[in-house]
Amino acid sequence: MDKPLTATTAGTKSRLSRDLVLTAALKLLDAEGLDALTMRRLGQELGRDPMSLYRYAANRAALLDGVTELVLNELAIIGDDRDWQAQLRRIAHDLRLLALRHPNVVPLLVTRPLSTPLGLRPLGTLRPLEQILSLLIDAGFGPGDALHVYRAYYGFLYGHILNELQEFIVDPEENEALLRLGLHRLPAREFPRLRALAPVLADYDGAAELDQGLDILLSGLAARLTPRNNP
Amino acid sequence: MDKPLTATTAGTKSRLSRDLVLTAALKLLDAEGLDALTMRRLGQELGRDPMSLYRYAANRAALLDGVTELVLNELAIIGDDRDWQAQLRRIAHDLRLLALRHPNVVPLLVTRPLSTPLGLRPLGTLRPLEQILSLLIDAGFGPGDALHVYRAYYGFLYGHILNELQEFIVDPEENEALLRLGLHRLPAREFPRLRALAPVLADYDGAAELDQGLDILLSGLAARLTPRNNP
DNA sequence: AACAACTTCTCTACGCTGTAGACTTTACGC
DNA sequence: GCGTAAAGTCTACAGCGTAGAGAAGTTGTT
Repeated sequence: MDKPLTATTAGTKSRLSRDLVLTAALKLLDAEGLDALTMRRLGQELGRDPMSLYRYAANRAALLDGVTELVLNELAIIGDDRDWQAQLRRIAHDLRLLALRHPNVVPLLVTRPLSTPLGLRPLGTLRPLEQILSLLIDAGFGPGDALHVYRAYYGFLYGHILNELQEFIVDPEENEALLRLGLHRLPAREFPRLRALAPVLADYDGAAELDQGLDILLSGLAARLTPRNNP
Repeated sequence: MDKPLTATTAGTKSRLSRDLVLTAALKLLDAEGLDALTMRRLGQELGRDPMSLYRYAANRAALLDGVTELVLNELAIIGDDRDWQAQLRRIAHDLRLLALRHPNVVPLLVTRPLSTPLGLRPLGTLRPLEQILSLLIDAGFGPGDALHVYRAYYGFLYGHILNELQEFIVDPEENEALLRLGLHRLPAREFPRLRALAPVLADYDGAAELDQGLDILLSGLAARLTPRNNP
C-alpha cells in the first residue's frame, strides 16, 4: 500500500493550500473553460475529495473570485516611467496580454464585480484601482480628477478587451474572409455593410487598435485635465 | 373541472410562443436575477411543463441568447439627426438607460458574444452593429474607418456601462460615504486613496461621466478620421 | 511514548439542475 | 369525423453545489 509520500512530488498528495487550489482552478479554467471548473472536477484534478476545497474557499463563487484575484496579481502596476501617460499605456497593454493569456477569465473579471459591492470585493481586485489612483495623484492630478481619468481609462480598456475577444473565427481552415468569420450565414440584404467588411474584420490588429484608442483618450484627457505640475 | 380557457386571460393558459417565453424569461431575470432563471422555474411561471420550453429555445444557452436579443430590440438605432456625432451620443445614452433598466441582462450582453463566433450570433444582436456601420458610412466615413470608429465607440460604451453598474452601494441607509460603500473594511494603510475618495465615489453621476467620455472620444475620432463630406 | 487538541480531509446524503426520449393531448385541414 | 402534425407532458438520468458527521492526520505538551 502506498503511504504518505508527502513530498512535493508533482501531481501527488501533499498538503493542500489556497494557492494550490486556486492555481489548479485557473489551470482548469484556462484549459477547459468555466463549465468544466466544477468542485467535483477540481477535486479530482487535485486528487482530493471535492469537499476538501471548501476549506480554502467558502463556496464556488468565492473560488471564482479567488481565481480572478490570482490572475490580477499577474499584473504589475508599479513602473518607473515618470510620465503618467506612458504608464497607463504600458498597463493597458499588459492587461490586454493578460486577457489574451486567460480569455476564459475575462467573463469573470468583468462580471463578478457586478454582483459584489465595491467595498466587499477581494482586496486583490481593488489593488489595481488603488495603485492607478496613486499613480495619477502622484503625477499631479487632484483626487477627483484622478478618479475621472481612471474611470474613462478603465472603462475604455475593458471595453476594448471585450471587443477584441469577440472577434472570433469559425473556421480557421478557410481562407475566404466571409467564410472564416461565418458571415456568409447573414442575409445579404439585411447585413450588407457587415458582410462587405469581412476582409477588414478578418485581419484585426488588437494592439494597434488599442494604441489608437489610447492616443485619442489620453490626449483628450490631458487636454481637459492637466495635472498641476507637482504634488 | 376547468377546461380550455384559451383566451388571453392574463396569466393563464393560452398557446405559448417564443415571444411569450422570452418575455417571461426577461421578466424573471429582471426580478430575481440570473440564478433564478431556470427552466423549471420559468415553466412554473408560465404554468407549463419545463420541457415545453424546449420547443422555443434549443437549450438554456439559446434561451439566454434569446433574452439578450429581445432586450437589444428595445434599442432603436435609427434616428434622424443629420450629425453622426449627435446620433452616437443619443444611442449611447439610450443604451446606458437600457442597461440600467435591465442590469441583470448586462452580464449576458457582455459575456455571451465571447463564446459565440461573430457569424453565429443571433441576428438581433448583430443588427446594432450593422446599423451603426450604416450610419457612419452614410455620414461619409469609408468602411474601414467606420469600423474603427465603431470599435472605439462601442468599446468605450460597454466599458462605461460596466463601470457604472459596479458602483454599488452596500448600505443605502447609511449616510457616511465610507460606510455606504463598505469601504471601511479596507485596510487604511493599503488603500488610502480609495478610502479618501469615498465621498466622491458616493455621488457618481453616470450620465455626466458618459458625456464627458463621449466628448473626448468623439472629438478625438473626428480629428483623426474625417468623413469626406458626402457619400 | 502517550495523550489531547486541533486541523485537514472524506463520506454520505439532499435537493436542485439541464435535458433526452417516449408518451399524450390538442389543433387543424379535409 | 378522421388523420396528421404540432404542442405539451411525464418519467428518468447524470451531474451539480454543499450541509453535517465523522475519520485521519498533524502538532504540541508532558
